[in-house]
Amino acid sequence: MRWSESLINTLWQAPSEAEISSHKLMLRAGLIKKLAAGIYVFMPLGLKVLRKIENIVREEMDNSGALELLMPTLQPEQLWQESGRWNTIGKEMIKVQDRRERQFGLGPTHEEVVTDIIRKEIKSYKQLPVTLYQIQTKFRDEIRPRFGVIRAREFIMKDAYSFDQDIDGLNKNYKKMYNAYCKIFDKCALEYQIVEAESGIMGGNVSHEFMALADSGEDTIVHCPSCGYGANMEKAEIVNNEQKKANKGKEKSIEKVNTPNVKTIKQLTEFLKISPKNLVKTLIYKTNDQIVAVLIRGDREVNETKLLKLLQCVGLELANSDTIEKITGAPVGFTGPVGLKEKIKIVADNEVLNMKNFTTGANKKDAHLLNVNIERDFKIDISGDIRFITKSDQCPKCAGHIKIKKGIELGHTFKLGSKYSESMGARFIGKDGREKSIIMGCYGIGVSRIIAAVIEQNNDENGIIWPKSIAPYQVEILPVNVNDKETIQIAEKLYKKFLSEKIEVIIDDRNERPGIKFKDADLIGIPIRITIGSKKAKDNIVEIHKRDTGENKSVNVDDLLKNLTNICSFV
RNA sequence: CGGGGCGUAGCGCAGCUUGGUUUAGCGCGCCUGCCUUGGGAGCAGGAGGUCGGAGGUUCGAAUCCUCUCGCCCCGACCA
Repeated sequence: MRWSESLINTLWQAPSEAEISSHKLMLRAGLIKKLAAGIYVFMPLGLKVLRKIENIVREEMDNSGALELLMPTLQPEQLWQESGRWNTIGKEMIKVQDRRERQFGLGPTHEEVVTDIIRKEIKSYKQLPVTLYQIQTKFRDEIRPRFGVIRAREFIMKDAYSFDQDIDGLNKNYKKMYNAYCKIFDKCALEYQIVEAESGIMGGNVSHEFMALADSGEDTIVHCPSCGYGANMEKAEIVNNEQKKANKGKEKSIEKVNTPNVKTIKQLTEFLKISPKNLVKTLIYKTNDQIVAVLIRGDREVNETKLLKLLQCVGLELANSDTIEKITGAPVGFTGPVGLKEKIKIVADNEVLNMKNFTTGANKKDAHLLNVNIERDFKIDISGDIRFITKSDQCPKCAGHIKIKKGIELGHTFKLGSKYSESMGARFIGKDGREKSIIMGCYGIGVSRIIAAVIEQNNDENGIIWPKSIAPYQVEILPVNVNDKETIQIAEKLYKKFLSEKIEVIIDDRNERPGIKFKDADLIGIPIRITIGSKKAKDNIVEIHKRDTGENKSVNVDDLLKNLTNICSFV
């Protein structure tokens, strides 16, 4: 490729909308252009990278025995009614109508379509197992698109679906995919961590997330260096024994104190000069069918995913102030478990069970209660692990010290079981002649997101540093002065040789000053740069520069031509 | 959706508070010519804007008011 014909337009300054380095660099290097919030054009240079990643994904999927197909983006409402997700998936799915006012969704994922295909195609156990995959555009109307292609509303995803006779088969296929995913992310030179995850709206019980480690990541993960345990924040369990020691001592008598205008935990701890650890906060939550009071230690945060699971309900939100006043008889900020005006279920975090003589709201304006105790003063209806893990908690597996890190979710795998096959009637006749539901797994990779994750992990103040495997070009030829005869002769000779050897090469043939060309080369981050300057060109010498290490080496052109495919060995 | 902020040339911004000397500016980029060629040079000339849009106030609106659209940040949400 000749730069002069490439439509690579770099920017000196990143557009102000970009916050994180990958987004800034993708815009500055001209890989993508924004069309609307969360909707991007892949420019030729960006598309080259995207295709490379797609090919890596495709190769590993094919190696694992999965079959590629292509499903439609436009999906009829009826299918989603069958699975029951037309309503539960909510506003995330972009819904459209055709001219006859029939409803369609733009596919955010393809369980429904693929299950429909399978229930029509698979009749017998002899056709199983089978795994299908596609690399395709997905639409999700994200509440808040962010960070360029990391959280986009239209993006490229690889989604795969496995179909088995039984759980054993699923486990085998799941392992295969898991291994393929590791290979894919290894090839992309990503540093990642695999964590246990919640399966959410997808269903099923076992689920793993593949997280690229990055400070700018939106997800938080827990990792134990001593035993290797990993989980995302929603999932990470808490082994609760920290407070047991503090639990000794007598129950003191309950006491009401005036706390005028003291509403927040912070104000309260300052006012009463107590630690938030001696405080129990009471949050009023609304589910689809009930209102509950949730008790948690003052310095902890409620993990709503865990709470949802414990309550076995759908829909969970903090009650508004009107509801709180109605339930507790006091304004927001003075809620407690003792003397609630209306009788509601009281849910407590495990940690609270071990607390004694703690402080709570009094359900009365400007008042709190000291020395509150469970059983004596109020009863708990349900308890469980409902808080977020913190770095001072122990590893749930080995009780070691855990680390908390930020990550970008690259891939997610699920053991779905029969959730979709049952609701949509995907069955097969087994060897025993009996009809059974097919056992499914599903596996997703955010293909376009990988680009951002790679850049996030591989850049410096000058630009992108592509790993060879996904670099848009392997080599950039940089003739310093295109008006110098010897320079351009050598540059063209090398360029043609690279082309004939099928090594991806770009030549910066623009009649620009050297500074501009060097800056642009650093920005777009091609792994190897061959600089041709007029002085050395006279001696038939060029300079090879590695973008990642910054190493330079002068090489004779003839030696280089003889050994092009080993170009890296020169440095 | 709740809270906050921003829309002025391809990108980054000033002007708005206090309406009129601004024919709407500046830096970068873009075009032409000269000059220059190892890290975003210099000189000279030039193109590019319905100041996000629609109403309104006014003799007069980028500037004030109302509505609207778009974008960004924080939060909640999320495979």
